Amino acid sequence: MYTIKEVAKLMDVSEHTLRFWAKSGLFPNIKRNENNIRQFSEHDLGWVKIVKCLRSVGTDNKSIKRYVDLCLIGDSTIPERYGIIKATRIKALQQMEELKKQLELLDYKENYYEELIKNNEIDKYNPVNDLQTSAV
Amino acid sequence: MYTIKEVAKLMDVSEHTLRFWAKSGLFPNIKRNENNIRQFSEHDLGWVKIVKCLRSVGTDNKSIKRYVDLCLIGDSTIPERYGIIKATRIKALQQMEELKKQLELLDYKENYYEELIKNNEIDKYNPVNDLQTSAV
DNA sequence: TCTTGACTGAGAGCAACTCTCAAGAGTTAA
DNA sequence: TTAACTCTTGAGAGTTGCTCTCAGTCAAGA
Repeated sequence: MYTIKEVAKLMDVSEHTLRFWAKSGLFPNIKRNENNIRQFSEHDLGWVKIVKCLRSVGTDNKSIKRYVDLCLIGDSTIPERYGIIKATRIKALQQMEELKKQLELLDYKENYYEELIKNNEIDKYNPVNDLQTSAV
Repeated sequence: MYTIKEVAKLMDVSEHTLRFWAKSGLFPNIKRNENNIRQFSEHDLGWVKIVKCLRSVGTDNKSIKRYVDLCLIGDSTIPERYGIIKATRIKALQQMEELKKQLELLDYKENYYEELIKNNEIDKYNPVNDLQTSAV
């Protein structure tokens, strides 16, 4: 059993966010102890994991709630759940492509600045510069 | 020269968002025609591209504004700009790793549901089921 | 006993959109 | 030439998903 603080640390999600998710019904039936303190089980960590996964791909909380509710209904909802996961996976792949593209731009910019800085350093310390020529 | 609508289409960013970014000072000096209509140049598209890039990696608008302002100041800010881009690239690489991890979970779930559905289909159409045995 | 350190829910605050709307200008159709 | 239609504009309201603050409860330790 884990407290909300431990779960926050383990799953790298803030306590605030966990409470917000809990309040939004994204974790079904988290147990409380006699002092009303949430006690996350290993099984509950699985819920945190899937919610975090769906969120990180941009699924909105309402859709996550829908998925969770489907899970609770039972086997009859397997086809719909399968569809959700499949669509989410495709979305994740698209995000991967997009991220690759953005990384290319960042690589380009980084190289560009490196060149600028390198040339500037050469200018600074090269005595040729003292001659004030316009040579390249 | 492009209208905001054309830029929205070209860069896959909503007109609303482009106006919001413009109002936030994320594009320097967009020209207007005699009717006060924004006219994005090819050069302006470059700004849209880098702003979109930084946003997509989760940079907040204030930091993007800072980067843009540094660019406008001139060469003296190259080291700081270089640092920003380098840090952003590292952040993007981390996001890539995170996304890969989440994709693994989605792959696992998708396979899991596929198995469930396949078995269910077999159950449905396999006459053995008519015997109502408890055999695996 | 007093303090320290969780944990709680309620609710305010915030970032970044997202949407609605009225106003104004150009374009086309009757 | 007047009406209808389209596009753009800024202002501002609304939404989502946190994020933070705060007052209150409880248990354990000095």
